[in-house]
Amino acid sequence: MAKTATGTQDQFEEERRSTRKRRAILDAATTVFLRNGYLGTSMDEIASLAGVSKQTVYKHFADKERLFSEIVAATVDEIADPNYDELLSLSDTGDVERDLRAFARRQLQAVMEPRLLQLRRLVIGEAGRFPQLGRLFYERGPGRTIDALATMFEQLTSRGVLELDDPRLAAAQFNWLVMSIPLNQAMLLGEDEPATAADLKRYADTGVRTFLAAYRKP
Amino acid sequence: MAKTATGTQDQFEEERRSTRKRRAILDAATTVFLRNGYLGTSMDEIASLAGVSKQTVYKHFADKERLFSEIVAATVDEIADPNYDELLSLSDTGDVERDLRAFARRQLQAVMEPRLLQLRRLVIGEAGRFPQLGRLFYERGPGRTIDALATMFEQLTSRGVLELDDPRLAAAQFNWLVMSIPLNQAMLLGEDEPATAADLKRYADTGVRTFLAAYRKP
Amino acid sequence: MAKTATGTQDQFEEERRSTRKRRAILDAATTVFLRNGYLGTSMDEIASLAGVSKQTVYKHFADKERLFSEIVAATVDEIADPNYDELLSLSDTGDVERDLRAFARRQLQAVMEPRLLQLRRLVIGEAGRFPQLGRLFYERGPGRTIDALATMFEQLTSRGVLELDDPRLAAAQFNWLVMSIPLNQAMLLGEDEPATAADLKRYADTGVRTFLAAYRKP
Amino acid sequence: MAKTATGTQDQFEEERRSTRKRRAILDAATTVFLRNGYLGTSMDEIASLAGVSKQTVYKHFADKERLFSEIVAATVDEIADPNYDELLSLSDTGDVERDLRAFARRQLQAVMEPRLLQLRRLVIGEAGRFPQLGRLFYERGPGRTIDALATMFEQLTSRGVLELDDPRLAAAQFNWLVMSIPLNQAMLLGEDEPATAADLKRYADTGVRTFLAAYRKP
DNA sequence: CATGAATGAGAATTCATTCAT
DNA sequence: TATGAATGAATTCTCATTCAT
Repeated sequence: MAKTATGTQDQFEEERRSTRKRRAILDAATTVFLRNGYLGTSMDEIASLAGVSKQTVYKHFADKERLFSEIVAATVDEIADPNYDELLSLSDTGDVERDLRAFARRQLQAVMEPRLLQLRRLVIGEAGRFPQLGRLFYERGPGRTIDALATMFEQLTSRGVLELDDPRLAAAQFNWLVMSIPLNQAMLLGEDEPATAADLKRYADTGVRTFLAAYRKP
Repeated sequence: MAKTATGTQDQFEEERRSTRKRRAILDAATTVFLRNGYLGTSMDEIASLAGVSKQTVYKHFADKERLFSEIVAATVDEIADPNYDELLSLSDTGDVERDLRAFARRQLQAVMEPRLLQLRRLVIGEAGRFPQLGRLFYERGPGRTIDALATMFEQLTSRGVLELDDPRLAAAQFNWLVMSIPLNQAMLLGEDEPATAADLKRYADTGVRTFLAAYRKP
Repeated sequence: MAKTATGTQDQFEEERRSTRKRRAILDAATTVFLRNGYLGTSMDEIASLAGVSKQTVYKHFADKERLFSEIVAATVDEIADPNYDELLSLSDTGDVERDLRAFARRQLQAVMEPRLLQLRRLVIGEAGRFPQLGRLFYERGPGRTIDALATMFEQLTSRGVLELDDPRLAAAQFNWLVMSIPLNQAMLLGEDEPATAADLKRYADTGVRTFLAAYRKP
Repeated sequence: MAKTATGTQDQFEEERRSTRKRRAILDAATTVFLRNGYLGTSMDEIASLAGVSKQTVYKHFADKERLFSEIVAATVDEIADPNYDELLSLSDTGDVERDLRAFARRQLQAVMEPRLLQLRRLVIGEAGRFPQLGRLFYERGPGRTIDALATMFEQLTSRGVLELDDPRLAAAQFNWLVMSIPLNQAMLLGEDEPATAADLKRYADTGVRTFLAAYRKP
């Protein structure tokens, strides 16, 4: 009986160890892939950073492509998930400008996370090799944000706060009005002189201002 | 005399041949790098597509990095140059909306050229390895467009057509209002279902409309 | 318990195997480098002679330079070590000539070992590329011998056997009086007609004779 | 007639140009081979340093081995020739020590010429690949010097100045007594801290002193 | 099950030598 | 005749993946 119990415990032990190793591999892979890209990363590098043997990596992930896809998907989810909830919780103080500002600032800050910027570069750079990852990124990222905004704008329109006839288009315009300037700079100019938090606030606020100047019901 | 002439001609011949080969290598490299990325491209591939020996490639370009940098710089220039002149030639019919639309449509179409989209992906994807190329792309691309727009908007403001206090900011907003939607889709969703010419027109026009709704002097 | 023991044994097994492979690589590298020089030797050659894959070579030695340095250093040590002890054990029979002869013969024979001759050629030939190896060879080889001789001569002088005022200089002269003739012939004329053991004895003996003719206290 | 004359002149012109190019190639090859060794030198390097095309190199020298052999032979001769005459002109002032000193100093200085040191390293390092070059170097270098010394010592013996029964052996001992210390240091320790002219004089003088202490007729 | 080794190929780069113009 | 290009192989080093222990 004791023996069986021990056996079971060992199994648990092992399962947990296996899970831990899987985690370590994923973390290592994420770090290295984000830094060096798909082709620039070797399985050796991942294994050694994860502190496991290469064989163990292959035990958990069939091949490099699969591992890459998984870490990208996981990183996309990891970053997108919490934000989505915040998104829905758009405050409603009666002051649209204030509410949209709060939203825009939060959103822009999230999008400008260094890790997410790196992921975006990676996904764009590998779009040829992994088209489905681009789609995934778009859907969980800009797509989702724009969807949520569209819903919000529809409500604000029916409440007579905004005046617009294509909520999805307006949502997309809002999104990029807020994000495009710093985002494109980050994509192309790198993060050597990154936008400061104050900069981001300014970009968010002026984006909101222009949006409302065009779409607020007079 | 005839002999001398022949000698000279031979020299010319050879010079032209050398130049032709160089051209062939650059073309091949551009094709392959754009398609497969920096690491995904082999010098063998380039040489064979150019129809020259690897040796000849190395005689013209010291190494892969140099060749890559050159083709990116050349492609950036090649695409940016003609557009810049058109940019300045913003027609002035007295109808701002019409003028800006024409400009926006032209610009958006240029930016959405498949070749340029590929180049943008490449530059973003290799930003880690070749930061100077990102900077180059930004300066010759979005940076230049925004500069030109800023100048134009300043003039329109002093002529009482627009009302804005930060021409550069307005220029950037205009630029991304027009481009962001299809550009981001292209970056992430690929070109399997590319935006049609009609789509682009719509994006350009609605971008202009929103911009003017916010910035046109009442 | 049995399991653990097996595990431990496996580990030992593997450790020993790894060590064995390392040894095989070093041996193969020594053979090939000594025969063909640094540039004349390919890593493929070493791997195949060692009976391991190239990968394994690179797992043990970061690159060709490192491998080369290691085998040279190891070979220098391997040859120098035992001799040095013998050196100090200069017999003292009261008959200086006899003692020095024994020493000279032993030393000359060691220096004229084919393997050491090859190493000397290699080190001299690569002195431009690997200056530190030349220094190493000198210090462990001639330098050490001369140091030991200097000490001995100092003692012999204070015992009134020799008469000299610069022991290091005398030591160097002794060393090269004994070695230079066959050594330089070996360096330049190769080993097609190598000096016989009898030749070496003669060179050692006449070297000693000349040395004593100059330095023995009358 | 004029035409023929011109033709002849052209031929002369061309012959001279060809000779000049040959010279340029030899010089370039000598420089590069001495610096980088046989395998470390490429035909491209030689051609470009000589300012001619590779084809021209091959027109003058069948292949790399031949070119190498020629430059080594030429350099050996170039250095050995003048010295040999000086050698024979051993002054005879009646003071053997003085005469031998003058000789030793001159000889040692010649041998320690950086160019000759490099050549010696090269020849030793390539002894495996080019045994005949080692032999050549020995014969034109140490061999010739020792021969000359042997003749001199024979005469000095018959004149009752020296007392020795094997002139060749004594000559070899003299030669290496004078040269070995700085020469071996140069071979193995390089020329970063080269022996000064004063050092060389000292080595020459003490070599002569020891030699005479052993061989001068009392 | 996990470690080191092996495989087999492919990368960039260089070379000696020959062709074609 | 002399130049640039081509050839064809070799070099160092790396990689993704698979065995064997």
